[in-house]
Amino acid sequence: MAAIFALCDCNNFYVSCERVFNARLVNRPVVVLSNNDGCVVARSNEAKALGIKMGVPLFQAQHIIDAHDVQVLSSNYALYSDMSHRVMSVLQDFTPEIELYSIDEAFLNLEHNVASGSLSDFGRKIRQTIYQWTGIPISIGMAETKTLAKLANNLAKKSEKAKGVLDLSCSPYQDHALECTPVGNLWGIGRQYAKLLNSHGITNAKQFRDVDIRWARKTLTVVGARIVEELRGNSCLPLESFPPAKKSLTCSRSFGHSVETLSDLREAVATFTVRVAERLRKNKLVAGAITVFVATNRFAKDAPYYADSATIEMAYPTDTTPELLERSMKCIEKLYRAGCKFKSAGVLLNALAPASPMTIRMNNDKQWVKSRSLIRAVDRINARMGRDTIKFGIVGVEQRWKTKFEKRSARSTTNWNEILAIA
DNA sequence: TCTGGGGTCCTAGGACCC
DNA sequence: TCTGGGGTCCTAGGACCC
Repeated sequence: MAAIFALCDCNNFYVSCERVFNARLVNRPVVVLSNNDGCVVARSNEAKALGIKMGVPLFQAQHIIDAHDVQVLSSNYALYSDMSHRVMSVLQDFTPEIELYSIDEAFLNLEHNVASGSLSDFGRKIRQTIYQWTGIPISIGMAETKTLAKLANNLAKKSEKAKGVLDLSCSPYQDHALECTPVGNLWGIGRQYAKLLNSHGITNAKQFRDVDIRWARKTLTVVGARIVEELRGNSCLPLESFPPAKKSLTCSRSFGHSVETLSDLREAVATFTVRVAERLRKNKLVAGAITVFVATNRFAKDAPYYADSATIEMAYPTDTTPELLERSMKCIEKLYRAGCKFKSAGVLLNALAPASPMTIRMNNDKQWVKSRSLIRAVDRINARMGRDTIKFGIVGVEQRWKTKFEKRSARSTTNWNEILAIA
């Protein structure tokens, strides 16, 4: 028997997380903003119904928000990632054959769990359990391939009848489901591909499924050909239970205010370097190259757009913050331009490798051994006493560049001082 | 005034080698 | 007149995802 994929997707995830801890948000239009309170990245169904589009800049949606008293929140990633862990761990109780695909989605293989025919019932049980144990509503789509499961999930969300669970495997309704799905809604078909397909008269998923596979390959590369195969029920994308090794790590931010001095820019880039280095060590990796990038506001009309990057390859891969800081500070000296109003910057680590003894330099390098054990001690203290209990002077105190989060809710599940209190 | 962040994969084309 | 050819590696750019 072949795999049966189930895609479990949390509904309006960030909004749903906020609602668990704030009943006033229930049954009202709610949006959650991106970093820097820039764009709308999550919407409740009520907000969607008002016509607020995904990814729209806040100021462009402001008139709708004012007119309908839409509740607006900054992102609270500490809360969302903790709620994500809770949802995923409940899912893992149902089957070990699970791929954690994103913060709010997981693929399951139910081939060994259920006799087909009772798949929907099993799905409902999962859905009900998740809701009861975490407060998060989810939708589940099932089918023979990941692409079809995604499609089923979309329909499960929209259909009144499905009540959040739709099994399209061996279903006589598959043709109809594909016909109802605009080709641009398919997993892997974005704006450009949709435009291209539309220009060839292909507007729905069924038409795309039935194209000549060689044409798909030629026009949309192997990516397109794979989607066609998946729509035909031939699985090309296996369940990935073990996350593949990371190839790069980035920490970047846009600034709350534009930055014009080298010293402010250095503080920002130093901060990003410290953060990304922490994640590097957490992943037990070392980096062989570091890239720093900066940019001015690309929307500004009164000043030219400037964006550039600088890379340093290291003779010895490293995971210690001081060594990475030394390089990123060199890069930023090169990139800085007086008179530019910088709006964003970032640090990217590349050429990652496992931090095994073989790759971490000779153990007889005394200086290296010492600095590694020092930074590990710092990590342990910060893990126990709170982030930045010990920090590097170079990151500064004022941090005038700081990203905005003006409407952030409490970190109700990860910080004792912000735990929900019932008055 | 105000426009996110963190990733991956694929291909074309140039450099280089024999 | 006729100006090799095939392989590999690297990178930039473009597409996609959530």
